[in-house]
Amino acid sequence: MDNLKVAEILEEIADMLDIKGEKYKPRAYRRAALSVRSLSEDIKKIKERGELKEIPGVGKAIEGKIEEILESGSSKYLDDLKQEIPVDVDSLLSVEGVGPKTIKTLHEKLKVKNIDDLEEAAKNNKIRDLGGFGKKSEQKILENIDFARKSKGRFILGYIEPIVKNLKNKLENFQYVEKVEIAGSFRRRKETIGDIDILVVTKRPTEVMDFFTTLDDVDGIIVKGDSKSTVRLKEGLDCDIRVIDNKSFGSALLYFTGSKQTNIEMRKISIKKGLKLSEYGLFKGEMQIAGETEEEVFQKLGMKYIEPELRENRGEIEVSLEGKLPKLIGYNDIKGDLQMHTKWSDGVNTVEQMAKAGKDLGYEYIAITDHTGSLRIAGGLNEKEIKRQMKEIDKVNQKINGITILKGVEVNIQSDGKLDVSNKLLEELDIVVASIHTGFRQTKEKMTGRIISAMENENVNIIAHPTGRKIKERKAYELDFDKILKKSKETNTFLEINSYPIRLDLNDINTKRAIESGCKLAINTDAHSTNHLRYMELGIATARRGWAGKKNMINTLPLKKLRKILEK
DNA sequence: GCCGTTTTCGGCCCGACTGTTTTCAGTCG
Repeated sequence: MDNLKVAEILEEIADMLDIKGEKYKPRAYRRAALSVRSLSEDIKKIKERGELKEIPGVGKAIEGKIEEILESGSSKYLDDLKQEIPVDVDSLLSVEGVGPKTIKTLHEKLKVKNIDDLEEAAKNNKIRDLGGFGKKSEQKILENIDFARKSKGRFILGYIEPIVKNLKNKLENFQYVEKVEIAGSFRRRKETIGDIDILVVTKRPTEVMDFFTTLDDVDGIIVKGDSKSTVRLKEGLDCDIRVIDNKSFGSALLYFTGSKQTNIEMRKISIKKGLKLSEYGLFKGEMQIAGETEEEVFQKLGMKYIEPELRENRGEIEVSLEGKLPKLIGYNDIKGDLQMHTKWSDGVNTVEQMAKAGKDLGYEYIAITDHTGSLRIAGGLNEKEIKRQMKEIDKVNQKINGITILKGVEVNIQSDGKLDVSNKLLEELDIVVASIHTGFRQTKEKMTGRIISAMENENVNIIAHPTGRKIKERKAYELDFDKILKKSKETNTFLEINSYPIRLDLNDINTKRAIESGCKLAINTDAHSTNHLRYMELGIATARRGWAGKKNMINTLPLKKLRKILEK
C-alpha cells in the first residue's frame, strides 16, 4: 500500500509551499493528503479504476502528482521545491513553536538547515537578536528540540496498521506459509512502533523469503537469509521476518513480542523453577517441555496467560503468578461511539452517513458531537446551527432503524474555563463532550482549573482528550491529574480515551491510574469521517494496555443504562 | 489548487494565544 507514502509527499509539498509564502495551495495539498491518509482502500486500486478525482480534495493537478508518485515513487515538483529551499523542513517543523515563517527567517539570516543548526543557533544566543524573536522564544525552541528528537524514527500505530495487516494478509495467502504472526511492539499495541517483527512457519523458507523480499511494499533489502531477512519498507520503517519451527512458535512469539523487560522477568522465573526459557522453547535440561504455544509456556511456569497489551513489566508478572489478572475489555465490547464530527463542522460526512456506518459496525448508538462557536477554524456551530442540527438528527433517527443517534456537541473550554455554549442549550442535548483546544500554555493550576470548572457544569458528561498531548507533536499540558480524577468521580464526569491515532489520550498509564481511582471512562474515536470509525480498535487497545475492563467503560453499556448514567 | 442548492471564477471556516510588540506577527487548531 502506497497510501501513506503519497500522503506524506503531499504533506511535504504543502510544507514547502508554506515556507514559500503560498496562501491557498498548501491548504489544498494538505486537504488531499488528509483524505488519502484516511482511505481504507489501497490507492493504487482507486487509480486503476480511474477514480482518483473522487477523493475529496483531489483535482486535476494533484491527481497527476499522485499518479507520478505511484509510478515513480517520487514527485518532481517536490524535488524542485527541495532544491529551491534546501532545508530539512519536516524535522524543523516537528519542533513545536517553529513554523514556516520562522524556518524561512532562520534559513535566510542564520543558514539554519536542520535541527542541529537550530540547536547551535539557539545555544549561541543568535536567535534572540533577530527581529521578532526574544529570549523566551529562544528558550522555548531549545526545550522543544529535545522532545522533537526523541519522537523521531518511530511510527504511529494507527497509521501503519493497514500496511502491516496488508503484509500479513499477503503472507497468509502465500502457498508455502503455514502460520504467520506479527510480534513486537505492534502486537503489544504500543502507540508508536520502531520496526515490525513477523514470524512465519514454513517448510520452504527460501521461497517465502524470495516472495517477501520482492513484494512491492519493499523499498530495499538490508539482509536476506533463509532464517531471517530484514527489509526497509517504502514507508521508511524496517521489517524483520523470521522463519520459526512450529514446535518453537509460541516461545518465539513470546520472545519477539517482548517487552524486553518482561522477557527478562520471565526468564528469571524459569531459572527459579530449574528451567530455561528462550525463543526456542521452555527446557528442562535438554528436553523441551513447552513452546508450541504461548499458553503452554505460561502454564508450565505456573502463570496465568498475559495478554500482549499488558506485557510491559508494569506489575503484570506478579499478578499473573498470583492468578489475579484483570479481565480486559474485549475488542467487540463497545456498544456505541460517543464522539464524532460531521459536515456541520469539520467532518466530511453527513449525520446520516455516520449513523449508517455506526450501524454497520454493530453499534447500538452513536453521538454526534460537532465543534462549537469559538472554534471557528473547525467550523464551530453557533446556537442556531446546533438547534438546526438537532432537528436533522430527529429526522435521521426516524429514518434509520437499528441505531440511535444521540444529540451532542464538543463544546470548547475557553481560556477562562467557561464554555462557549449556553447552559440552556446544553441542557437540551443528550450528551455534552467538553475539551480544550486553545491556550495550552497556561500554568498547571489554570489548566487544571479550567477542566475542573467544566466538570462542575452539570451538563458536561465527558472531558475529551483530557491531556491534550499529540504523539510526536506535542507534550501533554501540565495537569494536577489526581485532582481531576477526584472531581471526575465526584461529579460523574467521564474522562475519554480518544482513539484518534495521534491522540490516544488518555494514554495507557493515565487510563490505569484513572480506573485504579474508580473513575469510569469512555472510548471514542473523534471520527471526522466514516473511515475514522475504525480507530475505535486503537482506543480499546489503549484501554487494555491500561488494564481496563468492560465494566470501567460507559459506552459498553446498553443505551438505556447509558442514558441513566449521563443524567449526572 | 480545489470547488460550486448563493459561483466554472473568485473565493477559500478565522479566532485564541503568546511573545514580541506600542498595534502586530507567527503559530496552532
